Amino acid sequence: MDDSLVTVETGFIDGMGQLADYWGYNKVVGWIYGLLYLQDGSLSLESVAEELQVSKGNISINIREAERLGMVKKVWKKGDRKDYYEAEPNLWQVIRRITRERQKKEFDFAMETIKTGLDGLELLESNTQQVRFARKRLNQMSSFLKSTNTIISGLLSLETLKGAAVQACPVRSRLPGRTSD
Amino acid sequence: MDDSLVTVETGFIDGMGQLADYWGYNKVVGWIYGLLYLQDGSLSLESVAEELQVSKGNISINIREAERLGMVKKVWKKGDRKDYYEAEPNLWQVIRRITRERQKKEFDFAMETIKTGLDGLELLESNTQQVRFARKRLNQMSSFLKSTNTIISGLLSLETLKGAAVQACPVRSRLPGRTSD
DNA sequence: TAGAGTGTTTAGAAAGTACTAAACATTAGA
DNA sequence: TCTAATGTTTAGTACTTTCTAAACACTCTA
Repeated sequence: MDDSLVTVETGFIDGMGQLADYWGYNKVVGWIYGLLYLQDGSLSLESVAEELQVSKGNISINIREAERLGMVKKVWKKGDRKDYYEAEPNLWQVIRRITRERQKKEFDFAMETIKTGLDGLELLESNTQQVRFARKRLNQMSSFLKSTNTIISGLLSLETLKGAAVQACPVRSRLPGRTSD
Repeated sequence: MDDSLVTVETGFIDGMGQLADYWGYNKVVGWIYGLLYLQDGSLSLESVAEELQVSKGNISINIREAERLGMVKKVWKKGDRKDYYEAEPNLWQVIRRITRERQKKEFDFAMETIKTGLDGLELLESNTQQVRFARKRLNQMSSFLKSTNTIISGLLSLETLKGAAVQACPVRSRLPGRTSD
């Protein structure tokens, strides 16, 4: 194996680790993806551990997470008991799945929080300025969340990014007969 | 102060903490925003610390972060030496600023990583299948990042979410004469 | 210029997270 | 059924982050 190629790969793998960390995942998830993304074919769990110089147990846990996130998939070779993994090469699929999961979790959680709050406010016998203000704010947040959720779901429903001319949308919205939400 | 209102507020504040944590920020940043978002007016740093039952030092650090993120702003009262803070009520402004910062950081970093990689590959005298494959993958990721960056920048350039009919875009992309990127 | 009021910084404790080595479980084949 | 190959789980350690209390710095006014 060419030494300089390894240097390049290492830099890239490291970068993927940084991004994973930035998104709140374990850096090893990023390393695994980076390593496999550059691989024309699959690698066994053990090779991944060796290449990344990380314990087998650590890879076992993080490769499962990567699989769960749709970043890698398991493949088998006939007559070989090892598990092999390869990267999902379609980056839009990867981002889409991760973002979808996050979006759903966060949106549902936030809406639940707001609903609980509004219900609590309804039950109060007092109707002070304070209470009315809180109600107003919760309603504002609720409708904001609904709008963003619609937009993000729309984006995430695209099969590919081709033609997703989001930049054009604001223009479209200013056309006669289509001016507001 | 109504006890039940406090209960409702506490639930909401807690929820904001969870969301902040989920986005990779300190939960106290979320608490501060939640508290101020429900406040019709401003609160001093010290009141914030008391309400949230968190040390003054902790609030000092996290309220500065919230300010940096555009979630709260400092206001002053004549003849009062305290700093007062109020929440930015426009949620789109908040999200936009936070997302913009993250997007820029991540995009620049990823592009830099890829560029370094491609430059490194250029310098190799060998031109094996491995090297060609790595080059191909780095180029794929590069163009993917450019596309997403365009889309996200487009979204973030909107002053308001009104009319951002992103859901309509895929339809638009299937119109005759506008079928591919 | 002493003292009170206010926000910031810091040292160290506490809490939380991630990692490894080793034990464990499962399967396949001898 | 024994052994080797493989992946998973776990106990304990190391590392990282977060938090508080206290020291500090600044500013205003008496």
